[in-house]
Amino acid sequence: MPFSGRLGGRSFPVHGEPMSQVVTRFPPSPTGFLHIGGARTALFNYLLARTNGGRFVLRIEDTDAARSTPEMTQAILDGMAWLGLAHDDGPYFQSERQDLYNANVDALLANGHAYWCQCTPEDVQAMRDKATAEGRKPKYDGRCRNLGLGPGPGRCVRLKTPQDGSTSFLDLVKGPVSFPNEELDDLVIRRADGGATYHMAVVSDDHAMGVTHVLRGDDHLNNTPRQMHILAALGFPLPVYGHVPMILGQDKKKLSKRHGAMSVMEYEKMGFLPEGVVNYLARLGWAHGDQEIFTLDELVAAFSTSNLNSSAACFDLEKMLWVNAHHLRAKSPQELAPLLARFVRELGLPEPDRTKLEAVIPLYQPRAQTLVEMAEASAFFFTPDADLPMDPAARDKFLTAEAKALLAEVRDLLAGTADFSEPGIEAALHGFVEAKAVKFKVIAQPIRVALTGKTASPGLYETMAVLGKDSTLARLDRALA
RNA sequence: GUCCCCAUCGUCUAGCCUGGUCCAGGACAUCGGCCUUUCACGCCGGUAACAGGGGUUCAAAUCCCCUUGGGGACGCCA
Repeated sequence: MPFSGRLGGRSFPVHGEPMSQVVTRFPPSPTGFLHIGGARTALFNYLLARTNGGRFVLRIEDTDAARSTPEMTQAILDGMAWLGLAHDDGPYFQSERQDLYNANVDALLANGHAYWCQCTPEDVQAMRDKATAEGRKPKYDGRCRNLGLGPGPGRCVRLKTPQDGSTSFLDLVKGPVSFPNEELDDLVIRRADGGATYHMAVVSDDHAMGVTHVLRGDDHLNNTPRQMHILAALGFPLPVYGHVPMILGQDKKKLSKRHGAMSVMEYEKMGFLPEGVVNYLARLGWAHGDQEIFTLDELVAAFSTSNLNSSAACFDLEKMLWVNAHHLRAKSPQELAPLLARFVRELGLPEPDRTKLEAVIPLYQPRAQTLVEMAEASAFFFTPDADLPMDPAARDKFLTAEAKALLAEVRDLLAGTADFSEPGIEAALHGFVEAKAVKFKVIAQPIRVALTGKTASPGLYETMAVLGKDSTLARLDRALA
């Protein structure tokens, strides 16, 4: 029973007949970036296909020529690629498939399920306004439904929607859902300009592409009965529907640009790893017991629509940071090096040396949640000795006259240390504090401030070893000057 | 306004279908403590939730109803 849904924890079978192959799709409209919500929908569809050895189709819904742009299409493609959600089929462009949609509209006209309508958008708006004023639901009143009109300038085509009864389906995540048909009006399926509308295009494509599972945002729940009516009028089979709840901002309101409805690529700029974003998104609205950390492969192995949550979730940057930190630690320094290099460069520092990068990274894997943090915290490693910025407060507090006296001795000791490895440095420094009968604490912070310009850094031995003898000495000298 | 969906710690969630093992478990955040050369990591511990009201039942976070609250949809946008 690979497909089941849930309703308040109740599981139920969805569509008895076994599916030969699962086909899912992600159909973004290139009128905006790929944002968090879209990315999660894409991820769930990707997962649903992969988990079942199915096919994942990418379709660009660019039928709104006025608002769609090639730049946005590219941005969406980039976002998908960055997240690692590879599609098996497509991208298809709806703007290139109008013939298919229109053939279906013509079929509907021919079989009596659609009709020509001569009402102008203004007429319809007036009907809606009137209905609203009278406290009724704003709808097109169907006045052209039985006029037997033919094509003509300014005329659109509408679907003859059932006027009574109800339309029900078993939603993968919501369970049984039912709409009274009287709530629906005769929707436009072909605009006056001859172009098919959204519902017509979606339904035509889903059928043509063999889509078996339509997993989409909650906001499409109301669209489902409309699309089912078109499908029924066309005599096409119904896909399985699943509506995942929306992602809300921290304030429980629909995500806006302010709190996260920005492009997923913004998260790349913020130093997130795609693995971190994917992992966090998966856990927003879906759970697998108590497991928090997943790789994409683990998600594919564990994913099931029966674990999808039916209530909306708030986006929480703090938790995403924590998840990202895990993935940052899980990666090898070799993998991270080219990524970190970019952020170091963006700090205005010289091109970092690859070997040094790989030595620095392990020091910061437990200390950073993002690549930006990692770059900023480790910047002193990549800063030329002479340019090292010095925190004045740290200098005043730790580079006191007495500290400098000790520091000068440490400098000479280190200069004479042949083995500049971590253990070598540790041995030298330990010998020093024993001989001077001081606590290591006493020299630690002054050394740290001298080497890093700050009061916080990785361990001193590791820091010195990675910095190298020359830099270590140069920075000590600079602090003593 | 009408219709649809939703409701467990501040947040993400487990548990709900198959009522008792739940005076509700995990995670993020937060607050203590330990570790410690700083900062982190890590470890230990604490605070913190079944929206409210009615039912059903020996027993309800779990089933039913209502209320309240939240979200979504009502385009010749997608």
